[in-house]
Amino acid sequence: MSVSKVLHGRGTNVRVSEETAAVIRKVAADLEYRPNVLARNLRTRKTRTIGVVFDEIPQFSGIVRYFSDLLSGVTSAAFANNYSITLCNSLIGPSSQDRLFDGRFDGLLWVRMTDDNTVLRQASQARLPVVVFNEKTSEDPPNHSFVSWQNNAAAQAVAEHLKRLGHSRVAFVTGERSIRNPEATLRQNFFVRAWRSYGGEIRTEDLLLWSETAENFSAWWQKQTGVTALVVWSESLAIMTLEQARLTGVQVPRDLSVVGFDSSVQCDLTQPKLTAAHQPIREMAVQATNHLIQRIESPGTGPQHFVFPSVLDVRESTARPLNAEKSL
Amino acid sequence: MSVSKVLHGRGTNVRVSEETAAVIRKVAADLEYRPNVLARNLRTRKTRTIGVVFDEIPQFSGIVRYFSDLLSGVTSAAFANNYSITLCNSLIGPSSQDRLFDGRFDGLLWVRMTDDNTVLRQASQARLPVVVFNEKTSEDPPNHSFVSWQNNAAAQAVAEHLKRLGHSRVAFVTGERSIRNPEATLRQNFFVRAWRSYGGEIRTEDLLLWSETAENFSAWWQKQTGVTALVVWSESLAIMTLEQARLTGVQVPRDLSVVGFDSSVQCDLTQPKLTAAHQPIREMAVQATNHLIQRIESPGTGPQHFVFPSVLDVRESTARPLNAEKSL
DNA sequence: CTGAAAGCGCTTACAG
DNA sequence: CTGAAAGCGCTTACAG
Repeated sequence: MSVSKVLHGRGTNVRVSEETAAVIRKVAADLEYRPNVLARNLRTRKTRTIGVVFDEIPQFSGIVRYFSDLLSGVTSAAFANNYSITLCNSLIGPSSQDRLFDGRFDGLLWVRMTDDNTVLRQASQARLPVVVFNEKTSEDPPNHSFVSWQNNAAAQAVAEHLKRLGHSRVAFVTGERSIRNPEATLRQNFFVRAWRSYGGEIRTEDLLLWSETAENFSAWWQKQTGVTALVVWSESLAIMTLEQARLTGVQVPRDLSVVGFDSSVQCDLTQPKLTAAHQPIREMAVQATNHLIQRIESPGTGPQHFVFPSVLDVRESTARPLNAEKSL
Repeated sequence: MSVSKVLHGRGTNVRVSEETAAVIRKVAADLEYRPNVLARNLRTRKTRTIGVVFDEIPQFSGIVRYFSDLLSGVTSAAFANNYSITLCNSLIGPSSQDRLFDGRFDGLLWVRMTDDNTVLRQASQARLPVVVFNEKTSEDPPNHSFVSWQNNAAAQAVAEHLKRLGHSRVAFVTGERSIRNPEATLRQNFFVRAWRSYGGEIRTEDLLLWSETAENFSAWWQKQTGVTALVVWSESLAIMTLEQARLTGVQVPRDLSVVGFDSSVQCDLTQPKLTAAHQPIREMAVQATNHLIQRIESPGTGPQHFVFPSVLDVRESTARPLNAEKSL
């Protein structure tokens, strides 16, 4: 009926007299009438809801800050456009995958942390716009959008920084729980390539895989010789590494330099402050969300790939190695 | 039709032959049939979705850890029961308040951070079960459940700890952005009472209100005399205070003791490690969510008030004051 | 310009 | 035991 038209002000052409409209509005207010959103959604086939899919909801404190920055960006962009955000876990039971495609979402924001992209492929068959928050790999379906970061440039900046300081042999640390995150692999590969291109040395035995608490540090330090800098794949693991170094009595950066990725305000609270490559996660999340909304509302909009710039924040955890030769 | 019955296994009484059922299932699988959840929700008047309402989505890093622990608990409890979680902001525009009550949620989990409870009262008129994550105050509507924490016992433990160490005059710090959080006020009041009951001194001028970065520390330190310990209302503000103390050249705990609330793993990463009262946020969130689901599914269940115990984690940021008299 | 009617896709009470 | 039909509460195309 025309009640609908009045209440939602679809009055491009006035179809009810102003008096009638006023009456309708008054009655609606008196009854505290609220349109049922379920009925509307069913009718319009839209929900104004975005599913944010995590491969894992952070249980360990490491990715908490990443997760929060991301969510902060997503929610503010979504709310500004009157969209709601529903949190999903891609791994809960087989039926729950269907729950991603049963009409409840207008689009998905996929926070990828593993290389298993079976569900992601399902998503590309459902006609749902998807934005993936991760690097695009060759095995990803073509109709998704991607928001990523200059991992290569960041790895090069780290390599150059260490080389300038006079380091010659370094190690790269990945977290056990991140081993299947394409971004972790990429960073390692990019860094190794960059480091060697600068004439640096990195041995296979120095590609380390540590638990998320970095408790392996002490044992590693006992038996290692010749490595003067540690490049750690993420900020959180780097922070844990600093802590373990302190417990072990290793002075950073005098005895060992440490660099991380994903630099954030947390890096200013460690001691020494952590040198790290900065990833603007919140801005990336805002961009991803806005782009997703655009794809939802203008179905013509094709998939896109956004790559955000990296900046190396040099703080206190890197220095010349003890027996440094002349730098480059 | 009976397709519905077959697919959802509502087969208490067999209403279709097994063969027919098999055919139905096969066809459904072939067509990749997925029941539309919007239609089902409309029909059943249930959404299996919980709205998690924040007065503010954390933009400043302070409450990020709190927020993440909470969300981790909420999501795991909700997912385990096949519920979805939608994030909401209570403050976005007037219309968005209606969006909380327009049928999209089966229940609300209200993370309160302010004493403005107008929307909370609205919620009590809508017939929606609500669980509030905060202290219950006398002005709160009676039909909500509450999940809170022994703020009083925690305040007393902090007071006793400081008194035992030999402190006699202390200050209490609240964050500017938390001034309207009932929990912040309560902690201050409880602490002041406990401290005085132990014979300690706390002056009105020593009830401090600092920005969330604790940058006020330095100015305060210049002109203050006689305060030997700082009780900080939250963990995050306490961590910032430690950092500012370090920048100012104040040695904690030699020159000044610092205690916080909401102790978490973060307290082990500061230097010195932060003494703080522990609040089991994740467990509280799990409890709150399970209780909410119970109220949703058994409408007879009345509102309840859960109070979680507090434990004081004594770490390194508290010590005897320099000119300590004999302790109690 | 307006109002009555169709239909979104389910579930379930009901008639056969 | 089964199938056809009503109805959840909206929005919008359509007839008057």
